[in-house]
Amino acid sequence: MLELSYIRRNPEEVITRLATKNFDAKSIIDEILAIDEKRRSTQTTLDGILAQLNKASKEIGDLYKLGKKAEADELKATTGKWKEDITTLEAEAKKIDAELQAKAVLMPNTPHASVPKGKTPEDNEVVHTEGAIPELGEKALPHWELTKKYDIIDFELGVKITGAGFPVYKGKGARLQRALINFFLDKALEAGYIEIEPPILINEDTGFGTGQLPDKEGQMYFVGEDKLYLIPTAEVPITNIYRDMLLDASILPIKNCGYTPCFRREAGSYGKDVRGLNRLHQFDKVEIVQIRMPDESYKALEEMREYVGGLLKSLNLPFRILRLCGGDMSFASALTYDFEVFSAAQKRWLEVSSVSNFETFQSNRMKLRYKKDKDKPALAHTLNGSALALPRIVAALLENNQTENGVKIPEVLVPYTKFEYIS
RNA sequence: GGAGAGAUGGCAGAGUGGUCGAAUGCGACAGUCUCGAAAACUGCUGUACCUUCACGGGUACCGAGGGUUCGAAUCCCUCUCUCUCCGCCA
Repeated sequence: MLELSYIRRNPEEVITRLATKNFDAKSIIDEILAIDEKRRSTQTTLDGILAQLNKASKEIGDLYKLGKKAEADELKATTGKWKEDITTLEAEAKKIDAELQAKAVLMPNTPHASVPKGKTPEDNEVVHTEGAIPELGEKALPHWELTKKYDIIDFELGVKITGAGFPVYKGKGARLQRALINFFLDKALEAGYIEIEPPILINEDTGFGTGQLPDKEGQMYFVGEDKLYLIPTAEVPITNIYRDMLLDASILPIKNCGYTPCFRREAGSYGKDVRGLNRLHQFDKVEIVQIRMPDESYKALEEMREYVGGLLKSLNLPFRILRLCGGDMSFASALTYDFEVFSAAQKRWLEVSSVSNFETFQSNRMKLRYKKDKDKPALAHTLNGSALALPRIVAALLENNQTENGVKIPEVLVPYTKFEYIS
């Protein structure tokens, strides 16, 4: 949620910047400013009447104490009309606040100046490419064939147990999952992230804090009986740890990492995109989250970008980094880098990480603030990134490293898998 | 699932319907003392919104939402959450 004070001071700037996200903000800003005007005048009037009432109440108390009952009763009789006004004005103020909130929540975050204009993924800007694309022979298999050949991931069995998009990992497949999770967590620890194991079910307030609710409700699994949602990413519970907090600046930056399963309904996405590991309803991911002072959040974003790139390099996967265009960015993000690895048998780029700076968009919803010395409390900046999401990494590892002797495990992972080949 | 207790400022913990934004202690901050520190002493110490060029002034907030009252942390109702005991259980 954008800060109202920012919209009020720079309406033109907000309109210009949101145009990059193909969002026409003109009319909604006019509405917001008009409601805000009304809100302030209502409150000024209301506060004035309340002040009068408070003053009279105090006098009545004093008069009773002095035994001047008649005078007190007389004064008491005059308060009736104020109370009526108070009731109406309070109801009005409440309605106005709700209207304002309802409008404010509809506005996406303003993109950073470096975000390219554009509507579709084709308009994303490739900012970095690294690693050689392997030459596979004629007989190269896509990962869904390899998983079957070596019996390491069973998609049909998942259908039996749960449904499509919930694979069962078996034997070396399961061990590879565990190895990757541990490898990613160890790397994050080395980079100074504190590990968190959060709940994977969240309540409504938490979903609102990071921006999943109310508009992306349909993307999350919902446990109706307890009104809880399954997390789509660890970002949600980890960032919300700091909801409604006033942090002392001395404890910033906060750097957290965490492994969780992630659950996504992926309503409405069918077709060849969903083959094999490309798109699942449940998958494993290690996430990194940072809480930063505003003046260093972009430095932190670059640091996270470096970090994620380093992970992919160590796994020897060819990858590219995209700066997402306005049209492809998420609602809440100000700047997002996507990481894509090349999956050599499918001959496709697969998104394995998304690293974003949300500036104050999430912290404003969450009331996540910091206080530096004697300064007034201010909203902190939140950032997060996948480091990394497993399934597509596994897809690329299987396809790119397939040999006649089986799939070769990257060197850095062998201490974790304790085997060198899947065969 | 059953029974009971509770929710107050950064933390701990008082609070009679009016002088309670709230005692007291701890912590934090500033000062005195000291070469410096500790101790001691003194002072100060919430957030949000409105208003003012500013100094300042006003309003709200004692889990949340309603109600009674001229006036509610205090009385009434509803809800949420936490804790303890019992049952069940990885």
